[in-house]
Amino acid sequence: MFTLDQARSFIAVSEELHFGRAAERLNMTQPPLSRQIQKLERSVGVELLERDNRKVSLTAAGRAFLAEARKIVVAAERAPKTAQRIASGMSGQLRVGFTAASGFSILGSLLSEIAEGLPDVDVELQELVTGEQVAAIIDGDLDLGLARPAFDEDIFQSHLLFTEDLQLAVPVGHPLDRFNRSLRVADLKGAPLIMHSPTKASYFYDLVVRNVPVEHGNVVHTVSQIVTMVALVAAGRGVAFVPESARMLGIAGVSYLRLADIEPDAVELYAIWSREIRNPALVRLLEIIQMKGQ
Amino acid sequence: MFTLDQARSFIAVSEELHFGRAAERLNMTQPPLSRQIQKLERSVGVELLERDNRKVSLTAAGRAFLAEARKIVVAAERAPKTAQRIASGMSGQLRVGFTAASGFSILGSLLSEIAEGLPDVDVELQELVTGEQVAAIIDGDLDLGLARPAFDEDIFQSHLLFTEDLQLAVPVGHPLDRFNRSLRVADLKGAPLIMHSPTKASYFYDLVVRNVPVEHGNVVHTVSQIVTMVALVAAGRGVAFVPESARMLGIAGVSYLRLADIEPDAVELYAIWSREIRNPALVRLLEIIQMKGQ
DNA sequence: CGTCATTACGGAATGCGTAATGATA
DNA sequence: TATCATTACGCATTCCGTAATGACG
Repeated sequence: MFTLDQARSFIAVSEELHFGRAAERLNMTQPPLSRQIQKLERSVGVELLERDNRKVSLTAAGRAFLAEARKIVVAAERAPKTAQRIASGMSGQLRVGFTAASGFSILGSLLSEIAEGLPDVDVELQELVTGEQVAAIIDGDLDLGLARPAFDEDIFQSHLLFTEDLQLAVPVGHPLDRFNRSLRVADLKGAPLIMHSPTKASYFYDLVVRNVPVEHGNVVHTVSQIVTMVALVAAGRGVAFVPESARMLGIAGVSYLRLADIEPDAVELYAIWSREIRNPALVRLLEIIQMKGQ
Repeated sequence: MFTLDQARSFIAVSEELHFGRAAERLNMTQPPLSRQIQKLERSVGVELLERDNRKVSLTAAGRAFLAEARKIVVAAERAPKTAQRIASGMSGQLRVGFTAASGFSILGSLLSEIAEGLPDVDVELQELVTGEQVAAIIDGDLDLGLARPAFDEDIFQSHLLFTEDLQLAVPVGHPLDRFNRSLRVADLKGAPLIMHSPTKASYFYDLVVRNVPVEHGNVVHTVSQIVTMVALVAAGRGVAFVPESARMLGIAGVSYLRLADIEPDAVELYAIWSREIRNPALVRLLEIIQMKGQ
C-alpha cells in the first residue's frame, strides 16, 4: 500500500510535470522524490507518469489516480481539524433531555444560547421524565438533562436553572376562580383534586404533599404528566397543582391561581450532567452559561 | 501528518477496543501498535482513545476521527484499483469523432460493441468533419475517428470499417426516377447538380469527379454536408451524389438511384487513431473489434 | 554539452519485536 | 496477582541527501 507522502509527492509532480520543481515545492531533492514515485507506481501496479526524459506527462491511469489522491490528501488534512474542533467543543453533538413541562419554560432560551454560542454543535433533543434522564446520563446516552431534583451528588453535577410558583389550575368559572380575596390552601377543602403520580412524578407529588394537607379521598385522578393534568382540569374533572409555566401550554378554559400560603418559587428545574464529562461540547456549554462548578 | 498505517491501526483499535486483539488483527505486537496510536494522537493533537488501564474507549473526537479515517482508508484502497482498471482499458473514457454521414451507418453498431465489450468505458461523441478529426487526434483531444481517407500513414493507423455505394439522390418523380432501364452516368447530361465542396468535403468531391464527368455549368449548389445536400434534393433544387446510407436520414421525397457505371462500394469509411496510443481503453477497443495492426 | 531523471552509496531516522515496567482491579 | 497498556532497548529497514550515471535533444 502506498503512503500519504507518496500521494502528496505524486500530486506535486502531476501539477508541476517536472520532478525538480516538484521536489523544490516538497522541500526535498529530486532523487528521493523520484524513488517515492517509483515506489508508488510499483504499489499501485500501474504506470502513472510517462517520462520522456525531456518532459513528464500523466497517463490515463495517472489522471484518474491524481483525482483520487487529491481527495485522499484533502480528507487526511481535514480529519485532524474536525477532531480538534470536536475535542475543543466547538463542534459536535449535544444530547439534551428535557421534561415535558420544562419544554414550555426554559428550553427555548437554552437552545438559543447554544445556537448562538456554539453554532457548529448539533443539539439532539429527547423528551424524558427525570428518572429516564438520570438513567440515560448514567448510560452515556445523554449529555445534559433538564430535570427535577433531587440527584445523586456522587454521580451528577447540577445547576438550578429556573424557579417558578406552584399554582392551582381550575376550570374557568369554578367557584375558586371567583374568590374576591386571595386564596389559601384551606379554601380547597373538599374540592376534587387531580394528583401527581407518587412514583412517576414523585417530585411534584412530594412538593404538593409538603405544602398542602391533601385529603386523599378527594383525589379523582392520578397522573404523571402536567399536560394531561391541565387537560383534565379543562374538562372540569377537578383542580390540580401545576407549575406556573403550564400557562404556556395555551389550553383554554383553565385559570391559574396563586395560593398565598404556598411558598413562592417552589418548583425548581435543574440542569444536570455527569461528573465524568466525556463530551467537550458540554464543557463549552457549561462555560458559556456559567454553570460550571455549581 | 499521520500515516495510512496509523489510520488503519486506529481503526483496528477502535473496532476491537483492545490493543492486544487489534495488534493480533494487524499481525503485529502490542508495543508498536501502542506507539503508533500515540504518534497518531500527537500528530492529530487530540486524545482519540481513553485508556482506562482496564478498558479502551473512544473519545468524542475519536469517534469523529474514526469516521474520517475509515473514509480515507477505503479511498486509499480503491484508488489503485481504479487506476488498474483504467490502465487495463477496462474502464475509462473513449473520445470518438464521427462525420455526420457516418452517424447514420456504422456509428450505432460501433457504440453497441463498445457498450457490450467495455461496459465501464464512457464514450464521448463529437460530430466532426474528417479534417477536424485528424487535428483533434493529433492534439490528443480525440482517441478514435470515423473518417474518410486518406490519412498520413506516419501519424495514423486506420482500418476500413464500412463501404457503400455512391448513389444518385433525385426528387421523387424526377425524369431520372422513371427510367425503365438501368441508369448510366451519361443519362445525367444537363441535369442540375448539387455538388460537394472541394475544400470542406474533398473526399466526396474527388470521388464524384473521379467517377463522373461533371459539367461544372450544371452545378447549382456547393455544399459540405450530406444532410444539406439531400434536403436540397428534396426541395427539388437538383440531383446529388450521396452515399447509400443517406437513405437512413429518412428525408421524404427523395429517391436513391444506382448508377451502373459507378464502381460499387466506392464510399469508404475508416476508423483512424494515432500510432501513439495513450488511452488503454482504445487498445481494448481495437482488440475487441479486431482492428489492431491493420 | 546541458538538462533531467534515475541509480549508487553512506548516514540518520523510523519501526518492529522482545523484555521490562507500570497501573489497576 | 492477573491483565493490559506503556516504556526500554537492540536490530533491521526505510529514507534522505550528495555524488555519480544515463538518456536525450
